Amino acid sequence: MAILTFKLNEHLYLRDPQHTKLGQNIISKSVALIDQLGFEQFTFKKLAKEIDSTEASVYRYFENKHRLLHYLISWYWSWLEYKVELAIVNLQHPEERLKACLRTIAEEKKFDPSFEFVDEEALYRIVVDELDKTYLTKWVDLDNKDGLFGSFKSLCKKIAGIIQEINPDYEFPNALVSTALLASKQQYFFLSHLPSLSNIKQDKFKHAKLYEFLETLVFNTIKK
Amino acid sequence: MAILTFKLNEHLYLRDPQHTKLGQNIISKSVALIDQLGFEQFTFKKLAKEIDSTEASVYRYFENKHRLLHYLISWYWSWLEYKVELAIVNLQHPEERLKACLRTIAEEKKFDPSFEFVDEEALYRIVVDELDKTYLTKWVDLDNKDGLFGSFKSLCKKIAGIIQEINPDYEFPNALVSTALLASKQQYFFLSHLPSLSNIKQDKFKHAKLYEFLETLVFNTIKK
DNA sequence: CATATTTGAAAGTATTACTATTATATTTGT
DNA sequence: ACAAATATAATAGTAATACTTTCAAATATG
Repeated sequence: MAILTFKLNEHLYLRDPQHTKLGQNIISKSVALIDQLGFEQFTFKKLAKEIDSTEASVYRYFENKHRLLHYLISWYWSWLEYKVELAIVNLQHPEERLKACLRTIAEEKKFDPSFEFVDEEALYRIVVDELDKTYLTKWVDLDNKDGLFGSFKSLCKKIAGIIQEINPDYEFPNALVSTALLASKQQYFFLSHLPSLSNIKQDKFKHAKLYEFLETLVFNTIKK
Repeated sequence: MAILTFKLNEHLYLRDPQHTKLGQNIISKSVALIDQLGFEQFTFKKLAKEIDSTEASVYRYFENKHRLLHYLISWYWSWLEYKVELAIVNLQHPEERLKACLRTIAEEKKFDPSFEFVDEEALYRIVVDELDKTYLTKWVDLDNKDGLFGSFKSLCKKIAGIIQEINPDYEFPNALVSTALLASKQQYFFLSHLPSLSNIKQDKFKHAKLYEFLETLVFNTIKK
């Protein structure tokens, strides 16, 4: 069986966590803890306790908890891009490819056994709840210079490219894709916490409905 | 001259800041300080120093800085709804009214002398940078029960109503409006910090371009 | 003018986000 | 197999934050 890992921007960490047992522990337990406590309540001290290590040891892998969040979320976007690539392979028409992208974005995220120490279901909840905290900070511009948003940009660019194939005259492909990606997680958040801001119900059809919403939004918007 | 004030949900504050000199000072200086420092770096201690008062006094008006942020942002949505109401008065066709809404959302926010102690330009920057921090917390559901999101919901509902007039068959009016409102501030953020996620340039046409993006997005999406 | 209420001043607490130091494991090269 | 290099654990310490408490002084209100 092929072993898959993503090459993530090296500014995300001090020591690559994928290469050591402790590092892998940091990743998998921090996903569980942030999911459980929320990012604000999550601390390196609590994490260290969980993995039977110390705060100082965690700090040797990540500069601070903010960079760790960046790392996890970058990992998520890389994973999603990989899933998108699988979904569009062999599809001829750009319309088909775009639909496959939106389906991948909207679909339920299930545990992927290709990546042992990452629980994708928990990670998706983290993305929904905490993504915006990676860029709504006073360090955005510095973080951007360090390339920390590379994974997200790469995914956006890929999908925006398909939109341009469908309608080269549409003026806002990147704005539309970033809006659709963020809207998908926002609506997912709203349907459980602020349902009056959505029209998608909390039931077994939510992923299908979210896809419908996205498809109409994107395809109608770019129609010539 | 008529004096305008907004009736904001009373769970937002402990003591109504609009009624006292100290309260008004808290509002106007916190807008300036949050704009300057960002919400994370803003503290009641720093605020107290600025207004020549004490931390304890500020705590008598607001339970914590999070509720103060809620207060400011609720004020903003109430103000925007008021501006939207002015903009659509006397317009017959729902299409015209919807366009007027989107124009109000996208347009440059300028200081409004009707409200002496609120700097709307600074407050808009706060909304762009900090809005999401009002709901991406572990207290969303409690805050929602307290009605803290009432102002935002009210604005959404109003615009969603117009959409339903235009196309009663469109299934996601609330989702579309919340998406468009959040997209407008996200794109505004991206164009200065992560320009590759937008297609709107940082120039004097940015508000017009943002409007164009929103108009296409909303009108195409709901087209029958 | 007496009373209630609001504010100011000062100090105190638990937690957080780190940093530093030193000792002990563990890995690695030869 | 062993010395040297490196990683980790244990412990302690710091400045800042997000509050709370107490009490006295000022101000407003009936």
